[in-house]
Amino acid sequence: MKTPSKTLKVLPDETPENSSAEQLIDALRTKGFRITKIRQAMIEALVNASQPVSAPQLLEQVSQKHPSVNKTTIYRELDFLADKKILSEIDILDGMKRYELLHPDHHHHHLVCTSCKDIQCVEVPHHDLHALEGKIQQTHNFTVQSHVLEFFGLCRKCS
Amino acid sequence: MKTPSKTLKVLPDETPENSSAEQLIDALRTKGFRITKIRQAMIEALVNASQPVSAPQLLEQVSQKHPSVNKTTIYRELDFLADKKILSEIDILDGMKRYELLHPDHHHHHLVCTSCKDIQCVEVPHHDLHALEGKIQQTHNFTVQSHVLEFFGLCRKCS
DNA sequence: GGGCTTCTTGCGACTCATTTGCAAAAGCCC
DNA sequence: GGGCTTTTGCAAATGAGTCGCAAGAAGCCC
Repeated sequence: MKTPSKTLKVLPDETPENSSAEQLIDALRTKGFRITKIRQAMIEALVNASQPVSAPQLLEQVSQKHPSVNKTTIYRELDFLADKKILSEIDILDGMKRYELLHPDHHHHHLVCTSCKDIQCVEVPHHDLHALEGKIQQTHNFTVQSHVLEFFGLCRKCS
Repeated sequence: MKTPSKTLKVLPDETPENSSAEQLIDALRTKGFRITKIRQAMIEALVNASQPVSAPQLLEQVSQKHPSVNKTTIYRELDFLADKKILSEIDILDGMKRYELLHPDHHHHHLVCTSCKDIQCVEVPHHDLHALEGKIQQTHNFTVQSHVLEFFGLCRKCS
């Protein structure tokens, strides 16, 4: 059941996660994309994920509510969501891509524990990298479009 | 041409590549590892490579001299050489690892052309990253052991 | 509610990098 | 040359990611 959006809103407290999933879903709906059960479940799973997730992980998670989901669907949906700038891909060098929600105003990097595979986020002062990219552009005649910067090491528990 | 380092050296001119391969091979032999034809061919191929190479590429190249090499051997040898710190792995996000000689005193990064897949090397001022790693160490309780920093974009020809 | 159009999904088969177990072959040392 | 150990080839398996196609659902109009 949904309350009208503009007029008074008497909803009980929502977790930030749920509202975020709903916001994303509404935005997609507004743009004319269909909201299917799988799409919804995937967005929720991604919103609730505490770490970047891989396609196989997502498949397993979505399978719990929708036992017949196919991995092809998961991959296609991940592509779709990445294309719509809802997800970003990250690579922790273990042979498969992972995905996390993309926060448009906040580009960050990761600390990957080589022992327990835990992934934390780090903010890296952006102007540093920007300056570097500018220099590269000039000295190497190379138009930088994006970069990958990840740190590997031991987290608190494993060190 | 190289001047004799200590005692007189009457070898004919060598390409830097060959001497580098020989040095690596000698070092391995000294440490007690066997020098097989495949190992030798792989080291030579890697020394002569102008860009980081993938296992399939290496397989093809080594196959020219040793038609019966098996891909398993290539993978095992790459692991061996990486373990011995002769090679470093790099990942340009195209689904397979690539390898290049590791120069112990010179850590560099790459400019990967997303159009033609050409890979250039860039030196990134090391103190910048070092300072950053130190900060991360403190603020995140994370022991940084290594990092990956690669730039993606368009090379001169493709831009 | 029904029907229509188009977007999504499931299925099955496939590609391709990488891995594994095992037995045969090749290095190296004496 | 003999023997011990490391490497290698082979064959089969694993696992992520992809493709084509036909069936199934969303959204929409009536």
